[in-house]
Amino acid sequence: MALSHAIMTALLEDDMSGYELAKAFDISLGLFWRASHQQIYQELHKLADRGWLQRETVAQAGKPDKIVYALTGAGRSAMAEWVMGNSRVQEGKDDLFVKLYNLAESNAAHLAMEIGQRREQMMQRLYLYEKIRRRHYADPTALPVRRKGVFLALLAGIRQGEHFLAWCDEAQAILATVDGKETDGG
Amino acid sequence: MALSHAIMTALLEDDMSGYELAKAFDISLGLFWRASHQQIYQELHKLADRGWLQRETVAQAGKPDKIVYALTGAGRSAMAEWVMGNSRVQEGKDDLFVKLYNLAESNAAHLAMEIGQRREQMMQRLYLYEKIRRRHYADPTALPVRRKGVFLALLAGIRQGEHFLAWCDEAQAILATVDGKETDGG
DNA sequence: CGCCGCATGTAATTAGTTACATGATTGT
DNA sequence: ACAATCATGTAACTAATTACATGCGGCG
Repeated sequence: MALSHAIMTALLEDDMSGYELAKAFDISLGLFWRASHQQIYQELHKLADRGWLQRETVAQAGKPDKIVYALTGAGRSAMAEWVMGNSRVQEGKDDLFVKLYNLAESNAAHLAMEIGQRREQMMQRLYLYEKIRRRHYADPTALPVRRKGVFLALLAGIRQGEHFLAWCDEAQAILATVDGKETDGG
Repeated sequence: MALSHAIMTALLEDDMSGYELAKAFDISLGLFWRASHQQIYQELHKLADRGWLQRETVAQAGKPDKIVYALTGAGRSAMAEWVMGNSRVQEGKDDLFVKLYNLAESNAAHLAMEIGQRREQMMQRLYLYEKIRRRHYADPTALPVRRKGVFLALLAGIRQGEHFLAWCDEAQAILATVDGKETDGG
């Protein structure tokens, strides 16, 4: 498993608390690896026990204390080793594609609607991606090495999103020809 | 969860045994939903208990008996209802993108190699997709309704694959500029 | 004889989700 | 008083992976 490695990756540059990690996952790495706060907290305990992370309690004014985690030397070595190993892919699972195998006149309109929703979600995500890209990765050749990797991941997300939008349009066009009922006031 | 629905989808047109389902998942629906035989067998038991599937033992010459599953009326209704509900997406998880966040001179060559492997895998997959497309979906407008849905799913797979190949090329080009050691015998 | 393909399963473990629990501060 | 944000956790459950188990028939 590699939630542990995703967490440690997020801690490469900034030390963070579990709460902050959960937030970071929602916008940055979380685009490629989704994790709930419950999972993160439990993983943090394991990683601290294994000696890959160090915990430090930080008092805050007007807010509860937080427990900030930092990579240890052992943690960094473990990461370096992990990068050199074989990658694992966990293919996504999407009801929508399975549903398409069940296409019929009775559900074509519904599926077109769901695809429309997905399109909308993807548009918003792409908007965020592009904002990040323009702000931090406008000139990829000028980036420090590690940042080039982050850029490549971002680029994969953007490309995939763009392809998905195009597919949504195609799919909706075809579904429109299938739809059983016509709604143009005839 | 929807492994159950993926299984029932696979049984829409053909009755199958667990073994056959596992094989079918590897080439057709499995492109969008991966499942091991263990999972499939257990799910089949649950679905039969729920009355959505019917089991029938079929004796075979020179082979062990097999248990063939068929959708019941209740199963078909459950499917029709499920299609009309909200879809769930389980985003994929890929070590490779997390690893890219760890890019350094010391691992650039390794990452480029891993991307090359992925490219090769995707090429083979696309070859299969295209073969299926040419054989069964050459003229999408002429397809029966349900098949149009399957075509759309296939199209999403093809498009995604093509985008991925292009990304691999871009990524390898950028990684080549990062790689610490030069190997051209200089 | 050993390995492969067919065919079905159980058990143990790990990963992930959902629900629940606590408690402080700030804003309405 | 009530909700929202910050902050951390436990418990129960579902899903998925890995490993193990069985047994027949055909091939080399």
